[in-house]
Amino acid sequence: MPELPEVQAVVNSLLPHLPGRRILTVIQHRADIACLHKFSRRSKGIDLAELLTGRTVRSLFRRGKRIVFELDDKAHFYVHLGMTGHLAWAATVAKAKRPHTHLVLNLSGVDGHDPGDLSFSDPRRFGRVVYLPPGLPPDADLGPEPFDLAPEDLHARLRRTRRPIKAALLDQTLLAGLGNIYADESLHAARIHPRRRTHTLRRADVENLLAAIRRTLSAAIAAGGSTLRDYRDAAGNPGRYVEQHAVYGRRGRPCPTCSSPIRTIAVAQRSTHFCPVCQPAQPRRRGRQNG
DNA sequence: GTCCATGTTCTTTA
DNA sequence: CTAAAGAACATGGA
Repeated sequence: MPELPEVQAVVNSLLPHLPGRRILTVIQHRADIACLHKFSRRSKGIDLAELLTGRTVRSLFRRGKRIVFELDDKAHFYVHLGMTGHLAWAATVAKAKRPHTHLVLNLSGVDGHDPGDLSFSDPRRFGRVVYLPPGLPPDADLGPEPFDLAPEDLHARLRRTRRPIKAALLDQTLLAGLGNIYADESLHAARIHPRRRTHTLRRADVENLLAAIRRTLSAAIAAGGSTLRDYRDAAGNPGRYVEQHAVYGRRGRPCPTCSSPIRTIAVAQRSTHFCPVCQPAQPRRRGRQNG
């Protein structure tokens, strides 16, 4: 479900409800969906109830693909949705329980008014809730936000490696927020072949790429993200950005720019969609070409 | 039964 | 040593 635009949509749909509310009860159905300090799959898990009960949610924001909650004791916790995670906000009256619900926080307003449930469900269980004690930042291991960094910074980061650009864009320590959909869409918008080696990108290429990433993400955020199958925001609304996909999920269909059939290849063990005409493997350059 | 999936960490290889 | 490639995780749908 979740890349930067979808996570932003979830945050946006929660913002009217959560800040200022107090966590009254915590129901955690399995320990191993939560962990301490860092995202881990082999951790035995932790009990969130003792850490969260009685706390007030100060603020809520997105960082990379993380949904970060700031608490009144200066601790944080974040939800990472993994592949199939889902956060739902519901007034306590109607509880339509999804299967695979692992955590339910009951929250109410300052005077006990306006109660509601925030529930986390995740069939595949790749998602996690990560708790950070006061003083520890929730994003120490993340690269910069695409909208925050300067092109020169991205260029410097890309020059440190020789990976295919697609692999680099998926690396959350290099740049936070892109996943398989928006990496492919951004590379198409920038007319860069996904197997292009990062260290061969020149300054103008990187400026072009960063601009393409920002355009792509902005448009996706405006559309509420991409719903391929299951994704919904916390109010249950799907995203509408798939209609605007140029390459992702469009193998064999015409490129919106040049009408050539979209192809898929494997890069960094992920299915990778691109237009062989708009994104040539050897871009024609002045002077000699490299291979 | 097979293959594939919006993600990340851990392990192995080069 | 470091960087890159591969395996593993868990569930469901085509």
